[in-house]
Amino acid sequence: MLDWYDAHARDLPWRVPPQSGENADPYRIWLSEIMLQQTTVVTVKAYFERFTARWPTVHALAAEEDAEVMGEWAGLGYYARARNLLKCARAVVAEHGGQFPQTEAQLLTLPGVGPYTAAAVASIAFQQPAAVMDGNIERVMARLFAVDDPLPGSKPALKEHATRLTPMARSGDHAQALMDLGATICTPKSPACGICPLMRACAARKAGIAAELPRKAPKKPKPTRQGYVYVARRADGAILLETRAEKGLLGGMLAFPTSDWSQTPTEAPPFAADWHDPGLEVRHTFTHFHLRLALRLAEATLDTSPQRGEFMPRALFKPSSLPTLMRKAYNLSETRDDSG
DNA sequence: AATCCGGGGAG
DNA sequence: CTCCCAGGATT
Repeated sequence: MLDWYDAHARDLPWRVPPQSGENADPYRIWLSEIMLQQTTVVTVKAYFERFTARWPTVHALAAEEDAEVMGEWAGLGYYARARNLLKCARAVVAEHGGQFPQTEAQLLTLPGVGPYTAAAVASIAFQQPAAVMDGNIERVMARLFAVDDPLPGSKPALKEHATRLTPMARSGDHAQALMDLGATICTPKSPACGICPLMRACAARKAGIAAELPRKAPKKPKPTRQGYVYVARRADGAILLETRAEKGLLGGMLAFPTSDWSQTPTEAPPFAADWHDPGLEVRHTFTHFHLRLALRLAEATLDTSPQRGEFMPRALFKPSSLPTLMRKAYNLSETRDDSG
């Protein structure tokens, strides 16, 4: 596995080439691993470049305003990660003297750092012999050992296999090799078994069932919720926005006011006005439900005082700092700004 | 153990 | 459109 990695390791912005003699920067490893939770490498790259250009060290990140970090994270999803990212950076500065702790157990105590991230940082940044488990490695183990039981029940067995295979030396490179393998060869669909370095050892390939593994428990259908989203513009171009509550969906993110989201939502405009119905709808799918928000538009005057949110001056408003659902609403409101 | 958290790409 | 992918916190 390590020989294959030395020859085929992907060139990634947070990665130090194998055998280069350089040490990985724990801050960059940690940041990349948080971003890579439930998120693909291709999506993470641009965000990682922007974050590290703007905040090169954990000290710089820890000292930043919440709204700035949340805005930079916008579009990446799972916004609890961004909230915990800041909490973690501040904990590292305040409680660890600005140095990331080096053991799996210590890393596990940090906000937003779970079993995957703790093992990844410990092994990749600190050369500790930790067994990393992510979706890619689960898939590789399921095939290598032909584990036929469905996820998530088979997780403990897969973890045991991965632990046994983890070497004492270069465990970080070993983990990155398995993740690269899962991303490029041992893929979810149509795995390229013919060029796989584990071809001869793979039990699933011998049984001809590689593409069928890992088996998964059936997923439950997503319900549809509905509601209203309110986009208000003032004569001077300012736009009405609010910061959502810390907990819950899109927590801590900039957003347009909305009604509740349910089967039978009730209108809940942020201020009394002649709200116009342009007959447009924002559609978005979250992890566990579909959402349809009917667009409502209004012109505000300079003395309008909304019950929710604040008018943000046009010069300060960046659509890129909105989560995707709200960016869809903004784009929709822009498509018909010519007439009423 | 089950549920809550986005978003993007493939088909 | 409908899948499919991919960790951590909370309860």
